Amino acid sequence: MESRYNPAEIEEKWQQVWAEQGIDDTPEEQNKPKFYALSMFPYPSGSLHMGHVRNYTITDVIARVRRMQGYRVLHPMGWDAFGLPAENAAIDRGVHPAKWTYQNIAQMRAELKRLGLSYDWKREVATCSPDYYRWTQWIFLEFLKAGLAYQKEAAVNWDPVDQTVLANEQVDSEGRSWRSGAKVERRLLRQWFLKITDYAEQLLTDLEKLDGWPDRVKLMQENWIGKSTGAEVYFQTEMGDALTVFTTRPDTLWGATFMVLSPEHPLVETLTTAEQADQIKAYQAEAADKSEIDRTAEEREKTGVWTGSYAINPVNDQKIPIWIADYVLMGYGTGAIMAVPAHDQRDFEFAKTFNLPIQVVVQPADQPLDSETMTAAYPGDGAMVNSGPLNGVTAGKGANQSVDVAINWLEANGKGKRMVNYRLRDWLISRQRYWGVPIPVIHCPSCGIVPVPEVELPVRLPEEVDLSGRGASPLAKLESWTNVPCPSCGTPATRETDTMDTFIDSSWYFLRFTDATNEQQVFNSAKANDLMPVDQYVGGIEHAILHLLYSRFFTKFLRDRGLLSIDEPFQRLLTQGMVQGLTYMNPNKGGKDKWIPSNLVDPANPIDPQTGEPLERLYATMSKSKGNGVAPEDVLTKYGADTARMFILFKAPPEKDLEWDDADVEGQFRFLNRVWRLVMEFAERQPSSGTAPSPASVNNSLTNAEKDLRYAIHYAIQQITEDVEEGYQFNTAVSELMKLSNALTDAKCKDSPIYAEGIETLLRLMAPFAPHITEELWHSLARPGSIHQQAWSTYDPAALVVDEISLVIQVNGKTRGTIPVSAQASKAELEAYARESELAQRYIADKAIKKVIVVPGKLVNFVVA
RNA sequence: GCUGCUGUAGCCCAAUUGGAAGAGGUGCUGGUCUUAGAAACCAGAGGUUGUGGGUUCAAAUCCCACCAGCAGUACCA
Repeated sequence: MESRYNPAEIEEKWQQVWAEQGIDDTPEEQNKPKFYALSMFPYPSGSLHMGHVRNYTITDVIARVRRMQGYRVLHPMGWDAFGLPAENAAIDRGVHPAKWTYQNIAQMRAELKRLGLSYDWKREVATCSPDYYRWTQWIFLEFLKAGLAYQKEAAVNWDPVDQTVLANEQVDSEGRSWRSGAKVERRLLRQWFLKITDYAEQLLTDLEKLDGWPDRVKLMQENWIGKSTGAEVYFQTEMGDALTVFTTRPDTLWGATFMVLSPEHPLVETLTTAEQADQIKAYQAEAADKSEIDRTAEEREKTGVWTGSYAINPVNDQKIPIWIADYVLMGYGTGAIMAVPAHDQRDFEFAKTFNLPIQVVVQPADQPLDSETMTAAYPGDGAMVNSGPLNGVTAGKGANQSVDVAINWLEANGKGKRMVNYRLRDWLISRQRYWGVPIPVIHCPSCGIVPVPEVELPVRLPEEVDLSGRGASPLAKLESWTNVPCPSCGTPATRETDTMDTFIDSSWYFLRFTDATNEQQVFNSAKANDLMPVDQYVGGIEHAILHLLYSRFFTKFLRDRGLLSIDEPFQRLLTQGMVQGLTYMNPNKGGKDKWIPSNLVDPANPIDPQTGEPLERLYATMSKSKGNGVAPEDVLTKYGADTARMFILFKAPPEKDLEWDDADVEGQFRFLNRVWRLVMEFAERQPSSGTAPSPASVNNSLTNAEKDLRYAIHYAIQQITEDVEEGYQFNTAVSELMKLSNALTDAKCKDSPIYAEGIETLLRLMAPFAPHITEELWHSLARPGSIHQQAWSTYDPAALVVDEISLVIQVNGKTRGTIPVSAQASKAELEAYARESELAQRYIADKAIKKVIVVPGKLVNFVVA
């Protein structure tokens, strides 16, 4: 045998052949069932990292299996190509964002191709391309038409040094800008929003339809949407101003002894009396200055200031003081609460701190509460007391219980009404940045906001732009671009200079893939309805809320605009775990210095190169700052794509974190070498046409060695098919491939047609995992066509029937040994064999048998005194 | 603090869902081969299934409590 396994040679060869033959293009045959496999598309940051490799390999295996199973598979790839890093590269290095981005795309595309990922490259999209963002703008105009895109004043994160708005995730935990390091200010600015709150209820209830999603992702979305049911209640201030609160416990209204407003509440100024003004102002300033972290710090003492004013409790006309406190958030409910210290822990703490009255209105059955002596709020069940019309009603949220009765009473008396409140806020999509989709509207002094006419789309980003990084939005400074006539009346007007949040771009890309080159429409509805929903979506857990929620929102919106007939975009979701690298830490150092890059450390003697101190070894998510990354390039060069793919699939179940281990990578390379030798040896010996026998012609005529091998083959088919279809247990699937390979190596019947069947089956089952080596070996067997166009193997149940099993003999649950019995033996026969067995006799002797448990195919257990 | 996930051989991980604790890999030890090593092949050792209790004929698996690690979330009225 001459040829050695040389991945570098065969991988490039087959990648070219496949591309020329277009075998990964999405088939058109409508008689085949469709399957849409999708990985979350990457931001083109420069080069692939291992997290990408893992993500795309998982999806690729799924896509390849489905192809072999006869589906017409859509498996596309694209680029989430707008965003800040490109703009920062321009600021720091003077490269135009477009140039930087397209260079990165070219490099990463090449890397993806080296991995042998079976993409339909004809559908590639980049969100920064005018062909794509033209339709992003078109969708925005649909939102505008539907009244779901609007402008309003909002408090945003403002960086006073860089003179720009920052997203929440660009502000660190100390409230500083990630770029300038300046303390971020809250500033009121006029911004664009999408009315996602209109879809809050659907986004919540439709989670039930997503049984292919991990529970924890659904739970996170549920918490994010944050539905609570209750009532709004109309209070009035002593001076007659309306003051509405939201509460989930309107039944405890009679126990409200004060009110609390958020420091930012618009009524605070009106309510503040002259004597309290200084204190209130000081408190407001303090609250404004505090970062979110400070305000929500653990175990914080309650703080607040009395406004000097009172409100009237609408249910009993009691005069109650109005305070402000930062534990009431302007962003939730109405920014004002009624405080019921007896039955709400926060209100209780506040009342205790400021010596405010406590009124019990729910009495538990066993231990009556005393407002004087209670040490914590009582949120539990009981009977209503001191509550006028509610007295005696059972406290609770059920029908005819206190909450329900209270709401009916409020509605009947015009003092409130039933209300559902959501934590979910409308989506702020404005960004004062250059490298994003221009919002396609024009501000006209006489017509107001005028959408750019559809025929004029896309509103292109100007190429000549000053990206020095300081001052206002780069687009706002570009007068030649902003000054345009109003499309409606022709008077001089200005373009909107905000660009869109890049999450908009990724909220519909999966739809564009179904019709990626359409120049007339955002996508053809028939095509989208045919290929959608995505049958399997694979990506990181970090998108559990934002991207997935936004995409669900877009899908529902486009459905309501008549463009789609589906409710949910992603049928099944797999969130893959992180890739962790071997990491060295100096426990004596703090901050970022404690991470010692692995290229500076001798693995045999891990010490700090600067101080000589011993280092701790651990596994942590690969990152630049820890210096623990492994570059996919290096692995591909050393071992090839097939080894990298096999290792990643084998090392851990897909949803769990994966520890990168060079020794295990070697192990996979060894396995591929073993398969290579196994098949090449066979290829040299095989008869000119080594076709496998048909199942009908086998079984009875087989030798024991052949029967055993055939069992191993069909067991592998059964197990691997199960692993790749159901739980995506690729780690165990690979282990089954190894077992089959071992069985073939050990087989005593290498000239039998069963052996040929085994070799072919191994290659077919392994093809989705290691596409290059299996293709090469397939051709070395002189088999026709590409292995990737072969049908997925199906198992013959007859091959899995065994004649004899080992029956476990237990006495009092303890295993005492096994006896061989016929696999077909009945329950009674099994018991009889077991009783007669020497094993049982030895352990039971003359003891009385109290009970016998017989589990067919498994064991017999004697319970003795 | 709350919620969720995880804990099995030195390490990564399996275990037909309650039925003999072990599939696969890695590492380790020994052997074959070799002048020697590497590679390859063969063989072997390695366990209180995080801890304690409970249910059961039988528990890694189900229930309760606790411990450890990871993740999410945090005054949401």
